Amino acid sequence: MVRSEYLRESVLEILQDSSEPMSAYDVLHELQKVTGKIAPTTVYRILSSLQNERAIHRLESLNAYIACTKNCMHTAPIISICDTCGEVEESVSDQLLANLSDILQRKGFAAERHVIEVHGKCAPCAEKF
Amino acid sequence: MVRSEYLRESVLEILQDSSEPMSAYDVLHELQKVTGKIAPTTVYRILSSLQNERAIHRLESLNAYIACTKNCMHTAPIISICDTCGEVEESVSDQLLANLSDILQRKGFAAERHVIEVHGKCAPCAEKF
DNA sequence: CATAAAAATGTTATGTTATATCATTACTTA
DNA sequence: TAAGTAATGATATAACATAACATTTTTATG
Repeated sequence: MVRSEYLRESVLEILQDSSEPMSAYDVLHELQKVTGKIAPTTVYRILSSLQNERAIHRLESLNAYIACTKNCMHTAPIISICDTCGEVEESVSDQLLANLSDILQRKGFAAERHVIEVHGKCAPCAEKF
Repeated sequence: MVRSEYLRESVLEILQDSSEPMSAYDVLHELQKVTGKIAPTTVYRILSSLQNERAIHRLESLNAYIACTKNCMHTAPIISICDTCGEVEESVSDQLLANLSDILQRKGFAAERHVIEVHGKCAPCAEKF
């Protein structure tokens, strides 16, 4: 395997193994444990390419990344973020996405990338607090 | 008027007068033209309090701020962002917001804050490119 | 297999965004 | 007007991200 592939897979695995969203520097530090010195630039490049392939998602409202757990190849995820415990979950609704695109289409806007992140409380935290 | 009010109003006016989203530091530099030296901390505090009151919105996917042009007191805006010319527009759809909350409610997630930002091409740019 | 071209990565530096902490100042109210 | 509360300032630093260009690795080809 060429090095570039190896780095990409390592990054993906690091994110898949994490139970929480990770910042780019979190990923960098994990990656360095495996591969030695790596520059931030390299990690950002890998993250951005994984993101283009929809293998990972960037959480814009957290400056963090998660591995994709749904199949988001041809859709965009709805991300729910529990502000209490930090849990993040993906949901998919092509219906909602279509509605959203429609609303904007009526104004002539052509949607290309949807960012949908909802903060609140996950089920367990909603009960507790 | 007390100084805190004055600063808040100045920040709001700066954002209202801007035709484009502004970064916190853009706002800081504009504010300094009017008021002399101001620390970043102060600007961030003001931005965050204006945001709580829904007088402004933070665009999470741009790290930037806009003045609210709809009345978002009791709703959350759908933000469309033209990646070609940078134009940003707010739309409101309580229907879509309810759908979104519903989808998550079914999983027990209680939505509190919706971030909906759609990147793409505005009408004029869609024609041109 | 050698080598040229292309792609990826490294290096260095720096730019941008954001917050923590604690001292000081301004404001409120009794 | 003094005491208490809230806002702001100052300083430092943390966290996030990219630009520019040199070097290395990979790929394609004669």
